[in-house]
Amino acid sequence: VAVTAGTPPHPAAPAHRRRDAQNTRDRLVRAAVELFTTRGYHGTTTPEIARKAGIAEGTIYRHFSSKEQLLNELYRAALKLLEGAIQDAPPVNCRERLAAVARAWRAAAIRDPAPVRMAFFLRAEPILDARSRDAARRFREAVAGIIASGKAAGEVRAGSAELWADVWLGLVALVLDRTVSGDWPATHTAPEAVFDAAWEVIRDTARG
Amino acid sequence: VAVTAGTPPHPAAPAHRRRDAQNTRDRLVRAAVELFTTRGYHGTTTPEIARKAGIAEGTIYRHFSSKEQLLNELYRAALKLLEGAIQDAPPVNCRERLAAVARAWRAAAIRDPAPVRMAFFLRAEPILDARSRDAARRFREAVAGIIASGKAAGEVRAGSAELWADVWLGLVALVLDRTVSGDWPATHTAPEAVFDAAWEVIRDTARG
Amino acid sequence: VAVTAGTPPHPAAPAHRRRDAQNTRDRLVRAAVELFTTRGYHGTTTPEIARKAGIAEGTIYRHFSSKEQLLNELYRAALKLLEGAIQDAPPVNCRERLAAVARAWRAAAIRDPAPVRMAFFLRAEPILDARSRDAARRFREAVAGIIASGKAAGEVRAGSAELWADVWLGLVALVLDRTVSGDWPATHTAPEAVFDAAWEVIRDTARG
Amino acid sequence: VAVTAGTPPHPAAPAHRRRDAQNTRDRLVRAAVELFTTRGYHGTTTPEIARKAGIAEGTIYRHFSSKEQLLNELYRAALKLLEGAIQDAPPVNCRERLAAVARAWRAAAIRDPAPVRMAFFLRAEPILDARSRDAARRFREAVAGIIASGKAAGEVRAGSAELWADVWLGLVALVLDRTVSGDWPATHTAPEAVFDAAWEVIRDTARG
DNA sequence: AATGAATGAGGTTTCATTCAT
DNA sequence: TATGAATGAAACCTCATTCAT
Repeated sequence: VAVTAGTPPHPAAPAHRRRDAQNTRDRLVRAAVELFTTRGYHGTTTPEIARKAGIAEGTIYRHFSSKEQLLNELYRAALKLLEGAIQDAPPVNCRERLAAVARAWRAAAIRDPAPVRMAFFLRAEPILDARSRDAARRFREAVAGIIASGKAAGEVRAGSAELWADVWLGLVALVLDRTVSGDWPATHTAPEAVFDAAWEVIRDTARG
Repeated sequence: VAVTAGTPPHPAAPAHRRRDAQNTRDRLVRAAVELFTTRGYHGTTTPEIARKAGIAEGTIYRHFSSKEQLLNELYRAALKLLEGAIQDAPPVNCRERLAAVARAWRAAAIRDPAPVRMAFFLRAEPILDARSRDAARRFREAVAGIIASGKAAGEVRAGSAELWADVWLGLVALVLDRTVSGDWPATHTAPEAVFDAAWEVIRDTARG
Repeated sequence: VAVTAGTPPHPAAPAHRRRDAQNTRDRLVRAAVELFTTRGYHGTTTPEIARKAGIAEGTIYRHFSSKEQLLNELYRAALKLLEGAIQDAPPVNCRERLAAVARAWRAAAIRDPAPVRMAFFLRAEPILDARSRDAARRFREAVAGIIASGKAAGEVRAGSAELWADVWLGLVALVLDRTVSGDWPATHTAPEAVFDAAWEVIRDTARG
Repeated sequence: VAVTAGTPPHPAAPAHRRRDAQNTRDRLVRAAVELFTTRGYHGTTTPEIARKAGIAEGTIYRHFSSKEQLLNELYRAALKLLEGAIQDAPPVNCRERLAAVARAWRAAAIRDPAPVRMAFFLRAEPILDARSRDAARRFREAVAGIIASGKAAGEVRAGSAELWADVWLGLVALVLDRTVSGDWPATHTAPEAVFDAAWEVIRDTARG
């Protein structure tokens, strides 16, 4: 699934037109994600985005009202995509759910690195708007929620669920970083090792 | 120790002059680190640096030949400072050495967050020059070296020492992030918990 | 013919657009030539050019990639224009050809002083790029070529054709200087006197 | 003779001090002339002058009140030096006097190109102050004076003496240009040929 | 919907000049 | 006398954004 954030400008336009528009927007979005995640927000310029997308500079502003809004839309779309994996995880137990989420994210990173990059590796220069910061908070809460329920079930060690969520996310981010950078292709074994390790850190060792 | 990178422009200047120059340079360096680490390289402007440092904009260029060189000097100075903690760690065993390094870094982060921020939280937009990338590589190798020797001694689990170094660094970075942001003051207990967890992840569980 | 150097940025733009663009570019070019030739390259600033052209400063850089490229384009366009007069001169004999060239240049200087100023009175601070220096060399060679053929025909005195070309050019430049400065309007008689003198200097006195 | 313009700051200083000061000033003056004549006034920067002279930037302002005054002092000193040759020329007849002047200038250009460059090849960006423009006018009048007396004696052709002065100066400048650039060393024969030609142009051909 | 020329604010950097030492 | 750190104005240039087409 691509990170085609927001709504297309004219949903009611005839199909062949919409196709083109969608193309334009798609290329714009892809180019923007690529650049934002590799050079940062301030390191990315609108001329660059337009050139890489093969569109005119002015066209950016037919789809997004500003560079800032462009970034924020992309960011939220990315988070939403990754949150899907959290909701889709089978509600068996904490360990299985986290494992399923981690694997789903890695699979997504292999299919299309863009949203993973947006969600995980956008250095938070203070550009995210209120809605985006909310979305980010909810995202971390979703992970913390899984861990909290694991704690309630005695699976997770003592300590703040938020803390263990960040620990777990930190290690998963490491895997995703190697994945999107191409260092760890689909067949590599290290990801499972690190995912296991991530669980080891936060599980209740006193128990099983 | 402050992050006073590079050599002063005029090492042979009389003492009373050097004092002043050092003052100016110090204020410049402090302001730059603060801004670079909170807003990123491209998000920081030279007028801002000058204003925060209380100096004229042109003065920046008496001390550093460009904004880019300024960043790189600061970055390398920060790495060098943190590498000191690695060399100073008592060579007893892997676990103790890592613990000593982690604690030293956290102590440094409490005393003066600047170099820790530079070394850990500068999202590497492609600005680092060759020397800086070398320095970064050597830094990670120094950590990996400790872990490799631990592996040789049977303390560390199987797998690439570089990988476990990154895992360990990732978790330590999490602690340092909370530390420099002020969330975890000196008396907080979470750091030790996470440091322990970081060791748990990479130690050889089969052993003792 | 105006000194509209280089190619317009978007040759395929619709006519009504090109008209406007050409207008902007023309005003830019005219202002730049005027200033470069009166104050020199370094004595001319981009704000001044923009102000005189009645455009925004940034607009300069939509038409030329740098101030330096602007100067070089103008310089080469000016040379090309003046070279036209050399090619158009009737190939009767050396004397007539030189006279025709000199008169054509003076006529051009009266119609539009800009290119003449660019070609003759741009103090060559080392700004001219390789292409421009090539063009300048070819320009002098074209004049020297006429004189060399005159020498072959026994019309010109002994000595290097390049030398006599420079002598002749020096005297013609003097006329053009007075012409563009307005001292010698179209009806003035001095130019013909100096042109005659210029020929006297280089002709073979032993002969006719 | 060097172009040591103006008066030394402290003429009454003890000899060993004055020697040093003179040295400093000399090096400053030499560096400035070299740079002004090769890169133009605006193309020359005070840091460059200081570096080439091997002195500190601030030192420039102990000897000259501004970059502009520095240029003007050097310019007038150069003119004064060259005017010396005019006064020293033996008052026999126009032809001999001009020849003597031309040869003296060329000799000066070989000994020390600096003042010749200043006087002849400083593109008059509008930097010269009133005194310098006066000096330049007097300089040209001195040459025109020789020619006017030649006209009175029937040696020089009809037409404005000022015009023939400029013509003659133009051709002499050509020789000096080749001389200071090193193309025509002391033994070269072309200078005499061009000097002769310069006289041919302006002499009264009707006579003998 | 898309274009791209035009804009002007603001970016990094250099410069002529001052002044405490 | 000479220094050179410091200055702030201004240089060249880029950018995000607008708008006529």
